[in-house]
Amino acid sequence: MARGKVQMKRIENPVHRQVTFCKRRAGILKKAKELSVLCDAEIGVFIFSAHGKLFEYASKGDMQGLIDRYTKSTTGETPLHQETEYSAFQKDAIEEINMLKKEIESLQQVMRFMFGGGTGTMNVDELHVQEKHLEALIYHIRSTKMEAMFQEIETLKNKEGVLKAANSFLQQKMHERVEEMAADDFAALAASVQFPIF
Amino acid sequence: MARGKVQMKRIENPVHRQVTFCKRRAGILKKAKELSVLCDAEIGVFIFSAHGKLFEYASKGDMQGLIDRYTKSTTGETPLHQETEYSAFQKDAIEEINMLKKEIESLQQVMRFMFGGGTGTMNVDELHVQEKHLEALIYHIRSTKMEAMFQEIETLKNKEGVLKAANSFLQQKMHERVEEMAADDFAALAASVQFPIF
DNA sequence: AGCTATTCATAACT
DNA sequence: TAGTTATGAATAGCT
Repeated sequence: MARGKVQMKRIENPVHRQVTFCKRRAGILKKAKELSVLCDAEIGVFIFSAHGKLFEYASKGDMQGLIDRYTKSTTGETPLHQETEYSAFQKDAIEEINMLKKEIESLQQVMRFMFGGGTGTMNVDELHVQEKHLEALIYHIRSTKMEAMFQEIETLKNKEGVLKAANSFLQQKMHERVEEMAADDFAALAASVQFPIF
Repeated sequence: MARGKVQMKRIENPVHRQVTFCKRRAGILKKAKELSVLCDAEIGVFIFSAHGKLFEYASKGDMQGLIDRYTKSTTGETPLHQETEYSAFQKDAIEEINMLKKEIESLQQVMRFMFGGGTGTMNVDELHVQEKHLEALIYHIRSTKMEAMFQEIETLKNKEGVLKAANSFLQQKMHERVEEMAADDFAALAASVQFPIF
């Protein structure tokens, strides 16, 4: 959310991952509390870190009571929910499956084009579809490239700033040193003079 | 959070409360998912609205498993629900997702081989190469399309020629027939005339 | 841990 | 109920 969009995938750097975990964990627990207060709802949250440590929030400080209510609510008497609406997990699953299918389809299109006898067996309409598909791909690639270039430019700007600062520091030092040396030389010159020069 | 700081107390207006509940609930569930993905953590969230409706998120679609883990980690006892059981839908979904992911991976391998670079974590140079590849592909596709269109035009011209020939043949025939019929009619007319009409 | 520059979430409004 | 916008919050990348 800040200083760069984050990719929705596991953070590979363990240090970054740990820091992000701490920050976001605090954020979620805070928001859980706010929801329960503002909206008069009951909410239970429990989080296991990758290393197995538990963090939790329960709106009335009674996680077990919430779990009991949850269990009753799911096992007891709400088969209607199953019919009318998907659970969060199911929604995610359906969404993910559709996304993956689309991805496969687009990959396969390119594959077919590359391997399927090239363009020999395609008619004008099919070729036109392929062309549009590739145009979309190129558009995607270009925007990704622009993004990457922008990031690279930002990095370079930062480096430039650091170098400029270092540079002016060195120049200052050098200037001081030169003056110092000039003063020394003048003293030496004065000492070497045996008579008034004016 | 927006257009005015919010007081951390129950929202009295029921409509505002309901709207805020919906929005913040969605926000928390989204953030829970992000935490689990980004930080490789497991998280379970369940929310009961003031009216008792349940909303939930479980990082692996398995709330019962998380509850068991929670119970175990807080009491050290063996929970009631020992066996974690996925629903048929969840089994299918997980299986399908894994299959699709494998398929994508294999397709991407081929793509990487063909293009000499993945699509995920490319830097500017790699993206540039990809872009050039695709531009070449599009160029090829376009020329093939032009060729195909040219061929199609030729075919259509031929068809046109054939049809024109057929047409003029038919016109000729029709003309002859008309003349023939006219002659017949004239003969019939002549035969039907019992006396000189002039 | 603490500090910003950014992105994100969302309260009020339409 | 859903969509828009101005603004407050959360937080990624640094130090």
